[in-house]
Amino acid sequence: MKTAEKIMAAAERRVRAAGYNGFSFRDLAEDVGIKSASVHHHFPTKEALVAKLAAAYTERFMEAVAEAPAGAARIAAYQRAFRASLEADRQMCLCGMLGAESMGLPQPVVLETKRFFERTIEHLSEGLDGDATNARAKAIALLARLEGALILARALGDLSAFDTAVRDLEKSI
Amino acid sequence: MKTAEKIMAAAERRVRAAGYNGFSFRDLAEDVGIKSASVHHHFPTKEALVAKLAAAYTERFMEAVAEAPAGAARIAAYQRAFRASLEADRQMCLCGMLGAESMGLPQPVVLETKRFFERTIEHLSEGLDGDATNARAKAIALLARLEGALILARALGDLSAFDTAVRDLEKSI
DNA sequence: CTCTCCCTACCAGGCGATAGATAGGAGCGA
DNA sequence: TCGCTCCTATCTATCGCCTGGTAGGGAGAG
Repeated sequence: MKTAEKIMAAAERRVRAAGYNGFSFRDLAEDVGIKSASVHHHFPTKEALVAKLAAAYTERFMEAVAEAPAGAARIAAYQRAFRASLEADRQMCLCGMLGAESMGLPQPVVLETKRFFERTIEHLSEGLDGDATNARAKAIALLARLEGALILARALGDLSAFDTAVRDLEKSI
Repeated sequence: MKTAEKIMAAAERRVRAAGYNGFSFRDLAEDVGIKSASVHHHFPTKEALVAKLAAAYTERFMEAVAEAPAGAARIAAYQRAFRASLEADRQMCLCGMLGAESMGLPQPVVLETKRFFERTIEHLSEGLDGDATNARAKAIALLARLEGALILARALGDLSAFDTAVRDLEKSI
């Protein structure tokens, strides 16, 4: 794995654990095994790094759910994608974390975060019944519940709370 | 208003906007109009301040929903309480924010955050139909959707997304 | 005389970011 | 093939600023 990729992976893990202000370039350097000046060589500024991180996360997320057929299967695919966050070290959704913090973040990061939700809302609503407006509303409600489920599971320190929070997710719309 | 209360109010606003690591004692001092050493006089450490903040928030929140009768009215009371966050300067629920960040927070803060969700889950589930286990599951799902709705509204920069996300909240259980 | 509250003046350490040096290759002309 | 240049990645060393937190003093109130 290239150094830049290692830095991205370390940064993603740290943002998802503790947020934008919860890590430093020195933390990343230590994770990767280089010095902080070398991290700046690959990513000049923190805001550029995290904005890139959010964009890459969005691409990866969309790929993970792209092939899910319309209907309940697509909802299930989203549920699985969110649950995977928890399984890997009790992490938040990257953009859920950034969305919560968004009022204290640099604009490029806010913009990428917004794009994540716009894209997921659009893709998820395409797989739902009803007219476009109604399907969009359902998609927003589903995503809200999934993001919130991650928060509750983390706050309660109980991963099963995620499953409880999204029980019968596909029937709730 | 006493100085200590002003500090608490300023801290709450800042945590809800940008999270635990998104503000400093000097920020609070400037908000209140004193020096940072004076903030330390009232609240010796940051973790103690935020832990107290979370406890006070929980009390205030519980009071706001305490009188709601069981059934749909109680769900509506929770919805109103969460919506009030957004109306006041697009803020997160304090404990939703702390819950998201919880993996990077000092233990006393994590503990108070957990208590908020335990208490709201218990109180909300008391007002729902079904046996205790089922009512608890419903309460967790409702709170998840409310917390997530705040995140989406902030990330999208569109307050109406909150209302969309919680549309027919009482019918969804 | 003491207690409360706020002040000035600090401290050690962490922050994002920069400057400049060094080592190792890759490409290329003679 | 030798020697030169350029590029990339990393280093050491440092910058100015901010961080949470502390020490000690002064002013006013009971």
